[in-house]
Amino acid sequence: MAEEPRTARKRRAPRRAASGAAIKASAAAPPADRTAGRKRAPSAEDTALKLWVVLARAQLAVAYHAEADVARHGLTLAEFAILEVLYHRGPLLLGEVQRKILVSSGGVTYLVDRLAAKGLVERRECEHDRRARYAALTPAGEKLVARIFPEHARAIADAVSGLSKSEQQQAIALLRKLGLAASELPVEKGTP
Amino acid sequence: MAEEPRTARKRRAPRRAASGAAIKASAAAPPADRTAGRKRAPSAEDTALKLWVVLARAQLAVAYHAEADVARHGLTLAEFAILEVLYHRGPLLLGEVQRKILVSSGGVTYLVDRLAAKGLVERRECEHDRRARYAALTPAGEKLVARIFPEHARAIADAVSGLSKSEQQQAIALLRKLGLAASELPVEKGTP
DNA sequence: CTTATAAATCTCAGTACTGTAATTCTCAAT
DNA sequence: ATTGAGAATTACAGTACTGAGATTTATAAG
Repeated sequence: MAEEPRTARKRRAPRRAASGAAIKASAAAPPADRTAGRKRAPSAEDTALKLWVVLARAQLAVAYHAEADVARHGLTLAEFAILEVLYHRGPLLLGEVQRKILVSSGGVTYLVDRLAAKGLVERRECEHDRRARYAALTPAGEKLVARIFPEHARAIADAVSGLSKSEQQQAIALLRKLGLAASELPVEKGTP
Repeated sequence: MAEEPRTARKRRAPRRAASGAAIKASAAAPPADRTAGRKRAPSAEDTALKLWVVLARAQLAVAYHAEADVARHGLTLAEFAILEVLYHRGPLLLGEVQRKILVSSGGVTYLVDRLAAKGLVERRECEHDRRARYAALTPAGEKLVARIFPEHARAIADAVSGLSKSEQQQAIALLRKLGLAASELPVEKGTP
């Protein structure tokens, strides 16, 4: 996954380290406070930036473990996400898959192509709408997910075990609220 | 950024929608509970998976706004992160930049090359170690960051405004703890 | 000095996607 | 029937990186 010798079997996850997927969060240290000696209350922007940074870093750190787990079976997280959603919900239209796992339209095509090449997923036609196609697990795909999903769940549980169960529940509530609000928000575009 | 008509000036951020960067989090619905009628307490794995999903989605939703903001100036988040860290900390060795923004070694080279081509950053040699090089902002780079950083901070503050300030502080504490613990954790490798 | 090991950066082929445009089909309204 | 808007998928070129290895220089040990 990232510049690690292949011989290593256990290694620390990168902290602020050299490997792992790219983070795109700044290490935003708000500019040093010139009113030396006295502590100022953090501004709304300071708090928000801090939140953004720790959010990105936490996601990255957990993603690193999740990726490492699915990589053991030659899968990317996006591929695994497709397998898993088909496993838990049954056959879905490609568009539905796209919305569930949040990739681009081209992305689903590409991913389903690759999973089909591996024999894990197949396309089926939709009777009522000939534009649309279903993605469905093959027996081999079903068998694979049944085998690796529990391991994966354990890997994730491990990755987030720095938080107690009740802390995890608090975090879930906060992050759900945050994510929903941010998704609802209009995006500013334009090139000033 | 994602399958949106370029004419749109304001649009909702994708919720579980068609666009946005890829999420690699499953939409993990834990398998339906067969012990119908009675609610079972969620297992540790259920809670952990839920946390992972909302974490990934929240990060994605906020990243979407952050990306849209820096894209207005023709920058990626990784490029902006470099500009910003150099702005707030002064010239840094490439390796230091790499560790701060968490990209691969090839990534820093690539990113600094591009920022140099845009005239925003320059390489300087290191006197004590001739293997190493500094990255430093040019006057143009400095000027750019000074101008766009406050806007960016406001964009982020907006993106996370679904949470009150005290909720943001709670989230920061939880996410910091989560991120640090996950980074500390050894990564399981091997192909079973 | 010499050799070895390791650090810092760069090179470059490869990858996992994104985003635009094209294709095929549906549905509603003429 | 025809037309036209729009939905679902696919094609494909482009992008922003990653990761393994090469190169150059430093540091330590003999």
